[in-house]
Amino acid sequence: MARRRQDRTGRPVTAQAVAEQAGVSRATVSRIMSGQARVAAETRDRVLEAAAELGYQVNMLGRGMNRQRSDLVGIVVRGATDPYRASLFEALLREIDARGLQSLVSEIGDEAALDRTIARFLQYRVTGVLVTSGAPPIALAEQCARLGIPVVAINRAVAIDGVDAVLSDNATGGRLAAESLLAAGCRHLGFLGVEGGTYSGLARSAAFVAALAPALAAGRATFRPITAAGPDHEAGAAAAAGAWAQPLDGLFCASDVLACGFLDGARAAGRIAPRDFSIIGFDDVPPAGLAPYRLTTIRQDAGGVAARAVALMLERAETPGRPATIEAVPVALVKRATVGPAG
Amino acid sequence: MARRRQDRTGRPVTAQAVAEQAGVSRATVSRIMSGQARVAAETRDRVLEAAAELGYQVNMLGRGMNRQRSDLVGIVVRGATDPYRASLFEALLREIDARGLQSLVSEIGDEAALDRTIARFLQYRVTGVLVTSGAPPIALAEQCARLGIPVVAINRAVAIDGVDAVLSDNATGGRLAAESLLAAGCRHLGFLGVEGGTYSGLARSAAFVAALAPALAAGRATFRPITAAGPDHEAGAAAAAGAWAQPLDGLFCASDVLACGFLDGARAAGRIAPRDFSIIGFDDVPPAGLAPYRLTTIRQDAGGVAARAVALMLERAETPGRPATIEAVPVALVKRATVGPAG
DNA sequence: CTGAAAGCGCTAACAA
DNA sequence: TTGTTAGCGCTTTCAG
Repeated sequence: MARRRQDRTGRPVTAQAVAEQAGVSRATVSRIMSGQARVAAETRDRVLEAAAELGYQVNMLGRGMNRQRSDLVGIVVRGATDPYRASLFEALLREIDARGLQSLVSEIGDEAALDRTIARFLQYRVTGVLVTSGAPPIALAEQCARLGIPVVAINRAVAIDGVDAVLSDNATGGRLAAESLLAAGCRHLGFLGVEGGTYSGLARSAAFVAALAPALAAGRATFRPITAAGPDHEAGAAAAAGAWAQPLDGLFCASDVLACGFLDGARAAGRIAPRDFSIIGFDDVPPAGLAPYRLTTIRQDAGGVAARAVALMLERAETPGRPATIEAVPVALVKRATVGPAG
Repeated sequence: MARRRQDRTGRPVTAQAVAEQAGVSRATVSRIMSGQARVAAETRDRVLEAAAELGYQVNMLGRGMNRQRSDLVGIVVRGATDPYRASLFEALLREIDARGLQSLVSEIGDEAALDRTIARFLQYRVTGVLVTSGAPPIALAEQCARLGIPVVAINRAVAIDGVDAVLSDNATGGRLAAESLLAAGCRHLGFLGVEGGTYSGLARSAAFVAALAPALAAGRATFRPITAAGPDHEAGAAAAAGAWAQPLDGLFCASDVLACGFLDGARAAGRIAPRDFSIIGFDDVPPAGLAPYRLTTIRQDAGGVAARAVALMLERAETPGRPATIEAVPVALVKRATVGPAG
C-alpha cells in the first residue's frame, strides 16, 4: 500500500483528520483553508489550531482534481543561460510566486519540442502557459483556448486568436538607437544581427532603418546590415573582424552579447569605441556595464514584461473570450561610454 | 459549472471516453496509459488508436491523487541570474525532463523562504526536492524523510540524516589552483572570497591553503586572504584597488565573477595578468573565456552535478532507508592566459 | 488478460 | 453558518 502523509500516530493528515480534531465537518475545514466562504471566527480559530497542531497542508492534487484547475503556471524557456533570458525568467518566477501560484518549468532545446511541452503542461491542468521562446503551435494554442487555458507569448508578437503577447518596445528602441547615433555625428550606420534574423532582431532592425530614413534620403547617412554567424559573443567578435572593408562609424546591435563581442573583435583590429566608432547594444545585461565594455545600450524592463505577461494571463483566465492583446513594454536608453563624442 | 477538457462533441476526454470508444473498461485504458501491466497487443492498439483520435492525455492530477505521488520534482533556486547557477539550473531541468519528470521551480530571495517553499512543494506530493541554495531546514528535511520524499542538497554538504548531497570537488579544485600558482613561480599567494564566506568559498579556500602548507612552512611562499564586499563583479574590482599594499603575485578566487572583477580593477591600477600577477578563478562561466579576460580557471561540471543529484534523488525514492551520501563531482583546470609565465 | 468496484483528498451544490 | 452528499479522473486490488 502506498505510504501516505501522516502524523506521529500514523494517521494520514487530511482535512478529515483536522475536522475530527476540531469537531467540525470536512467541508468546514475546506472552506477555511481556501479562505473563500464566511465562517464563524470562533470555528475558524479552532480549525486553524487543529490544522497547525497536526501540520495539515492542503493537498493541491485533490484541490486541482476537484476544481478542474491547478495553481500551476507553465513556463517554457529556452537558453536560460543567456543573461537577458535568465533575468526575464527570474522575474517571471518572482511574479508568479507573488500571485500565490507555482511555476512548472520546461526548457526546450528546440522549437519542435514546444508542442509536447505544452501538452504536458495541460496534463497538470495549469492555470496558464507562458512561452518565452518561439511561437506556440497553432493547434495547441487553439486547444488551450478551447479549454479556457490562457497562453501568452513573451517577446514575440503572435497572430493566433486568443493568444496574448507582451514584448519590449523594439520600435522605440530602434528609434532611440538611430537618434543617438545620428546625434553623435555618425554617418555610416550598420545593424549587427544574427544570420537569418530572430524575431526581436528583425523588429529592432526595421525600426532602426525607419528612423534613419530621412537622413538616408537626404544623403546625410548610409546604412548596411552586418550579419553574425550566431547569437553569441564569438560570433560578434568574428563579425567585427570583417566589418571595416567599408566605412562604418555607427553600429546598432541586436543584443548586448553581440555588441560586446563586436567590441572585443574591433579592439583586436585596433578599433576602439567611441574613439573610432560608436556602438549601441540592446538588453542591458550585467556584463555590458562592466569596465571593458561600458556599453551604451537599450534597457529592456524584464520585470515589467513579466508583470504584464502574468497579468494578461490572469485576465484571460477571467475573461476567456476577450480579443487578443499585444502589449509593448517601454525600453530606455542607457548612456555609457560607447557612443560619442557628441553622443 | 466548471468547464472540462472536452472534444468537439463537448464530452470531456477522460479515460472513460476512451474506454467506450475502444469498447473496453476504464481499467484497461489506465493499464495501457501507464504502460505497467501486460495487455493483449490487439487491445492495446485499439485503445491507443481511440486515445489518439480523441486526443486523450492522462490527467496527472488524478494519477497523482491515486498514487499519492506526482511526477513533479521541486527545485529551489537562488540567483538564477548568476551564470554558473544558470547553467546548473539548466542542466537540472534537462536531466529531470530526460527522466520523464516535470520541474516545479521556486526562486527564493532569502534563505528564510526555504521552508515555506519546500512545504509548498510537499502540497503537490513531489517525487523529490532539489535544493541548490542553502541548507534545508532540519525540521522540514525530517518531515520529507518521514514522508519518503527525498531531498538532495546541491553544492553544499549537509549533515542531516537522510538528506543526500552532491557538490563539485572543491578540495581538488583548491589543490589544483595552488599547484598551478606555485608552478608558475608565485610566492605571495592570496585567496579572494566574499566577506563572511560562502560554503563553497570556504571549502575552496581551505583546500588551497592546505595545498600551500608545505611551501608556506618552508618559507617559500606567503599567504593572505582578501575579502570582497559581495559576490559580484564590482566587489571584485573594488578588492583589486586595495590589494597591492602588500606583495601579491598569485591569486585564487572563489568564483570567476570575482576574478573577472579583480582583473578589471587591477587593470585600472595598471596591473595586468599574467605580466604582473597570476590569477585563477572557479566555475568556468562563459565570460571568463572572453577576450578581455582569458581567465585560467577551475571548471565545474554542471551537467555531472545535475545528473548525480537526480540519480541520488531517484535512488532514495526507491530505498528510503539508505544512509545519507555526499558525492563530489570532478573538476578540471582550464588553462588560459592568466597564469604565467611558467604556468 | 480484462472488468467491477473502491477510494485517493478535495470542493461545491444543496439542505438544514 | 455548517453539514451532507456527490463526484473530479485516476489506479488498483480482487474476481473472473
